Amino acid sequence: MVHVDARRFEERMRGRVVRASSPQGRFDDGAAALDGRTLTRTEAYGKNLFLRFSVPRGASGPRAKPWLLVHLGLIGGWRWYDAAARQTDGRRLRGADGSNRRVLLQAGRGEHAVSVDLRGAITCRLVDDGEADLVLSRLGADPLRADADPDSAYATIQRSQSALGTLLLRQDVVAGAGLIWRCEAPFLAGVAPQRLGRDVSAQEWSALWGHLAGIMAAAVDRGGAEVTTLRADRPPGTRRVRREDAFYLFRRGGERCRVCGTRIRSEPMGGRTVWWCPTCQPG
DNA sequence: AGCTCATGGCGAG
DNA sequence: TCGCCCTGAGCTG
Repeated sequence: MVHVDARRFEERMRGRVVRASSPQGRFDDGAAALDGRTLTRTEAYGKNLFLRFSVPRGASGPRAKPWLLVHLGLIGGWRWYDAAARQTDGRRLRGADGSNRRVLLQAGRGEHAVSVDLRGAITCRLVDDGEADLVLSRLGADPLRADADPDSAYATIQRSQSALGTLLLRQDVVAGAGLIWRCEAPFLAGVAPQRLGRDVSAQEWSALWGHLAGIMAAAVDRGGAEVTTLRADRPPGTRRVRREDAFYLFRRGGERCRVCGTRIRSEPMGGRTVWWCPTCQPG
């Protein structure tokens, strides 16, 4: 969850001088350009993480680029270490030298040290303000951001002949929603994912947006460790739900709907599976 | 040790 | 629409 990562960077590294290295050798130039600069700002937009670093006076080239832009893709992830945990965890690395680390960022020394590895990301690059704006301009409304504009997303949806389930995955419509949310939010709103965008009413969109924002925010509040929509009202810190109990629909094809008992159906939509309950989501 | 799949997205066809 | 990329976990033997 990118917003969880942003929060961690905000808490643990913002305002600190960062040492950057590229153990994997695939981000050598970027790491060299970042090394010694201060993390000044962290922003998450949809699935993109923007980390802003100070720009040294008179810098040019990559050292003049203020943003590190990261997209984790399907399998990428950040791994955090404090001063104590860092050594022990190192043994679990596939390469003894940490060869699967795209970039290693460290701040502080001794007991105040904090480190983080990036692995498997599909995007990890330095960008200037113009490039950052370009990326932002192609993103739709992010339900996790207070400055999001759900009306702009609805304007696109209302004009579209695509299925709602397809539209919800389009990052230029709703930024940050993935396969889980495009199933669970329509279920909670009682709208079938097959409904065409232009047939979704303003009231239905309002409900959908509210559910998206609610279940995604609940997942962030749980630190992303327990992505769940079911029982999203449970206070943080309570016992982790079993994976098979975590969702209303996601990956539960053929099982019974928790609300009405109807068999959950699934089908490919936009190249990926969508699940729905034909009773709770008629049409 | 080897296989498969995973909350994504891209480019080729 | 499909194949492919990135890495790790959870199986299988």
